[in-house]
Amino acid sequence: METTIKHIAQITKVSYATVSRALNNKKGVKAETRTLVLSAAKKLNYQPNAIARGLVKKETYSVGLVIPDITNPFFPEVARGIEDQANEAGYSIFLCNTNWEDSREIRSIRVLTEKRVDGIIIAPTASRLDFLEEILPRGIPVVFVSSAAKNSEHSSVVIDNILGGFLATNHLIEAGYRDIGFIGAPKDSLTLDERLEGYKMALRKHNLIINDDFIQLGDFRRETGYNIIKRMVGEGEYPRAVFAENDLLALGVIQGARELGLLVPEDVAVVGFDDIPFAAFPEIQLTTICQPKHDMGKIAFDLLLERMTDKESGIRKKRIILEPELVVRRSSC
Amino acid sequence: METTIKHIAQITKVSYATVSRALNNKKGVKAETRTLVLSAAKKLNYQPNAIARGLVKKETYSVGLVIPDITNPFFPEVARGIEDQANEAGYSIFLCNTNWEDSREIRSIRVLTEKRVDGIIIAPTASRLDFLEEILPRGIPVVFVSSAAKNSEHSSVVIDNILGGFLATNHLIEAGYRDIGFIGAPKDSLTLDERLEGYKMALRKHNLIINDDFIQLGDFRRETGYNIIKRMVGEGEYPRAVFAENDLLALGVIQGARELGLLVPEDVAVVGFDDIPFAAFPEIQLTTICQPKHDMGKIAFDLLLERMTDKESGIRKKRIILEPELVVRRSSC
DNA sequence: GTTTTTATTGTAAACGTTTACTATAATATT
DNA sequence: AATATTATAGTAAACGTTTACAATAAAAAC
Repeated sequence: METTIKHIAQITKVSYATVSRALNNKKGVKAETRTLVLSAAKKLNYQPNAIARGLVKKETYSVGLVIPDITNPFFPEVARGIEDQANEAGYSIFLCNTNWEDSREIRSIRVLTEKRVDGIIIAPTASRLDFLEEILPRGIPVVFVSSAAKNSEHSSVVIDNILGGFLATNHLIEAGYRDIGFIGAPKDSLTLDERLEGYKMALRKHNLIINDDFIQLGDFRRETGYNIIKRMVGEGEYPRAVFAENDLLALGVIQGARELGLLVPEDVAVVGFDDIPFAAFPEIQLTTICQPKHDMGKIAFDLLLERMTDKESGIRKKRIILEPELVVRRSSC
Repeated sequence: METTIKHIAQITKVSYATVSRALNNKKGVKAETRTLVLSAAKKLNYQPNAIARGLVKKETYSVGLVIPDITNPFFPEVARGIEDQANEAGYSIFLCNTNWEDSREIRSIRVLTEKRVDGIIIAPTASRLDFLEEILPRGIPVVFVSSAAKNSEHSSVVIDNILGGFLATNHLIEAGYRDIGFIGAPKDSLTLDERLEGYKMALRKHNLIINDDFIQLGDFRRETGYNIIKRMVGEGEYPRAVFAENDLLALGVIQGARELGLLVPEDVAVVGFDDIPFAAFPEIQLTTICQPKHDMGKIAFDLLLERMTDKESGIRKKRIILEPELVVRRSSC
């Protein structure tokens, strides 16, 4: 049977209040008895019960991380940043994949609150951000990462998606391309809106027309980029350059184009978004907009920690907007 | 303030035992009062406190997942398999990265047991597997994934690493290569031993000598493969084909070789291990040994669940050994 | 119309901690 | 030497559930 504080009290012949104090290095316990208790604890291989402690202290030192899909190479980097920082501060993280499903996102959040996590970090599934805000239990600290409603009452770390979209598109234009397509993920996505906005800004700045036929939406998977470019080329009219909303899509576009005998970047140039590790590979060399993923994770946890520890004192919510960075590689010049 | 079972009892004027029974759909509560309780619960937006429940029921419906690094593309797939299955069974998972550090591995395990997880899945940091067995708290179900001591008292899902090593090497030999190198990760790693064993088996089978200079160890990072091949080539004598212990290393080897002006596979052929998603990319086309990563995760959780639910009944530990599969792509022919 | 059975509810203890409060012993102050 | 102060230890309540057991009410059996 599991050894508890009471067992220690029994064999050391002190009250279990004293045992608790000794184990937690509280003041007001004689050095002598403390060592007595400590050695008994070690002998009995005592492991404090965090559940019991959590019940009385009302804090669990656990936080939830809700992301669409850890299999998408953007997220492991962010998750790692979060976990590293959490680990340092003594927190554990619950990982929840939503698989881009609203229902699973909602369920994850419910489970996390039932488990009384001290806070939640969410990389929201694209759609229904407003709805998400509604479902979120009040009182528990929440931080959004990667995408967040502007008017949210919660802290967030995001990248300047408009600027990112602009940088990508502007780069293509300055490299001499005129017919530039946009391939992105589902409607109602906030990042979509913003990156698309940046794309349009760049076109407008250079007095290029916006061709809606060249704006194609789907999801974030590589296959989707692959299918879309193939369809466009098949239909005869296709853009000479593509800005894809993430690197996976971009890689799909490249693959599709190549299979059709098109050269990248000569026949069609491609720019992605995220700068996942593989984008830098010599065989890939994808031009892309870099997001500081690990930092994003770190910052997200720091914001959460701020909220968690200073719950009462009126720490204002913060919105950290990170700078995107254009990384030019071979897929665009 | 948080609504509890007592508040519901108060406004419905039944005892809180009855409330508990009603909420948990236990038999022996009148339909009438049940709906009364349920509607009160909804009105008060009641969320059961899993911590309190965990304390009395002695189960938390949480499990720990301890892996070296979620950033290594092998692990997200496994993690996803685990989480999908866990999710289905109503469990949440704590994600712990050890960063290949023993100390962090040990700490993770301690924290998890303090949090009274119902079970732990470990993809062990390479070294000191025996030591790990020792540190593991007795009584709590554990499952090893991807690598496990043969004589472990715990269940495990692994791949037949010897066979994998054999398949890879044998393939290179049959493709006509004779000087075949092995690049692997740290000593004391069980997977290393086994894959190396398979490599040697294949060489012996074809009466090729084993050249210890062509067996180089480091870690699992791409840079390492890159550096090792560069050093070998720089020193003049290098293998015409390389079996790398994982895909990341293999990709590093390819990159290093190419930078030195060598053609892959003409001048040096490369085979990896894992079949991470990017290995299949048209630009990469890495020949490799495929591990069924998602399935591995699923099975790992199933084994754990078996252990967790049938704790008393003498469910024997199981060792599931999955079949590796050679996937031939362009890096080797 | 009793007695037996069954359905429903309530009481209280338990899970393993922390902590406010009280009690005692030891030491310092005068 | 009496009093005030401080250091140390103990008692008991609390955290929010579940559940064994007891109690009551209703229904069934006779």
